[in-house]
Amino acid sequence: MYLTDRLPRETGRDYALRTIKENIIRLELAPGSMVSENELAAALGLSRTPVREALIELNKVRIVEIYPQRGSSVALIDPALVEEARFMRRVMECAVAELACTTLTPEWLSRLQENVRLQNFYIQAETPYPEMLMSLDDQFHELLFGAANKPQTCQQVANLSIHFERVRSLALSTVKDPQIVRDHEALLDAIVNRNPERARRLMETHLGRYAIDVQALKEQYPDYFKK
Amino acid sequence: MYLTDRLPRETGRDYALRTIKENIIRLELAPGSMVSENELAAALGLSRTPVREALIELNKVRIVEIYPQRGSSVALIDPALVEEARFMRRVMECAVAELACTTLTPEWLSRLQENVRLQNFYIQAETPYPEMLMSLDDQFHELLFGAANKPQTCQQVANLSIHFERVRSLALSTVKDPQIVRDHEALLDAIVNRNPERARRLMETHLGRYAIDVQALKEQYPDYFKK
DNA sequence: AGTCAAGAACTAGTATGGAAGAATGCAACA
DNA sequence: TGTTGCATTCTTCCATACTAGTTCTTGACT
Repeated sequence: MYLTDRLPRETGRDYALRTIKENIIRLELAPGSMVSENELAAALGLSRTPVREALIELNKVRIVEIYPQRGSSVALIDPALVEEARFMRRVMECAVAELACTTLTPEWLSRLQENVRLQNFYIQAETPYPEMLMSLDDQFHELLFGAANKPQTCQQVANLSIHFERVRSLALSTVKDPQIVRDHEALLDAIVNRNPERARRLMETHLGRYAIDVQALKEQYPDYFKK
Repeated sequence: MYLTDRLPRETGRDYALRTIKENIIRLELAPGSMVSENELAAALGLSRTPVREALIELNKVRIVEIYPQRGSSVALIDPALVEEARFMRRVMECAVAELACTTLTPEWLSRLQENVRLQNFYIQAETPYPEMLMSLDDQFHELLFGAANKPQTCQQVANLSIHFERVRSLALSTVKDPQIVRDHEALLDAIVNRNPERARRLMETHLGRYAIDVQALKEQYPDYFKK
């Protein structure tokens, strides 16, 4: 397992959740593999309680399966759930892009602009940091939810997104396409100009760029998939 | 606290979650009031562990606040969160109504028809059971998510809905309007006839009927509200 | 050899005790 | 009177022990 240091002030439960989630996305904990509270607790240097609480939370979004008195496993990749995560994200983000046209405040605008500025910096850097761009990309979308005053909605969407992120990781798709940054700029422009129709349309085409051929992955890694 | 029997095969954690949630919605656990693992555990006849796990889950959707080493409280009513729950529900349900026009199968159709049939029965009964109608209403919307093959999305929407349900409870709004059943019938008709635009429009106006004047409630019960 | 039952070895669910941190009250002191 | 410091008493967080249920092994018997 990939292990990182426990952050200051981070509870054991949050540390366990963050680490387990990360390892599931990276496929370090393989789809379908059994995990036990005991093993994870030992690996993380914690007791079963915080680990168990983390597993319960992951079970809520069907990324971990718990069979009482039998064991727990990392869920196999379920194409229906991956599609559902995509669906929910697309629907909510388009609605938020529209809404942001009427709710955007100068403070949120400046945060979004700063984010885009950084994206441009890292895309032009000689040594590109793909994980940095990825993180900025996530941040941009989160900022939009913030600008629309819908942070909890963002959280609920993110809950399901793990299914999509895992598949993205399996496809080794690192997003360093400069077009994505152009998309963000155009989107922000539409929002600043209070053009909801255009914002929605841009978001729709933008999200289309993250498309992944799940069926092809299923043929390549059949053991990782459901059914 | 309102207590019901523990269901067969229900774990202590699920029982605690169900009961605490129910009591928060009914305002039996008042907004802003302190709750402690110990008190709840004693009231429910459980140990602190399952109660704690239930509180953690409720904290994830901001209906319970946990202050480490200080205590936990039922969150005050936050109009922004109530609005957010409404927003998320409206956006997702409209999208699902549209989608169901292309995904509806005969099995789901018959379930929906049976549901509407029961609604008509209970609305015409001499002794109306408001909680039964409410439950059937919830079921109808859940069935739509099922018909669109988006059950997890339904779950995520439901997570936030507790904020709205609590306010509805505070407003004492029992939904026994026959118009709602008519709405469901019209909506189902639009879906059966594969008319996504009409389905979306009907869902939009239908959800409008659940509107509640949160501001008025805030003036009537200022202690229950944030700020 | 094949079958079945008993028990060993796992699992998650629950109970409980203690540790760490935060609030409160009170006493000591300026 | 106002302030500081400490002890008390809360709380959640975590570790650990125990319970109960499942699976797998093992060995006796047919």
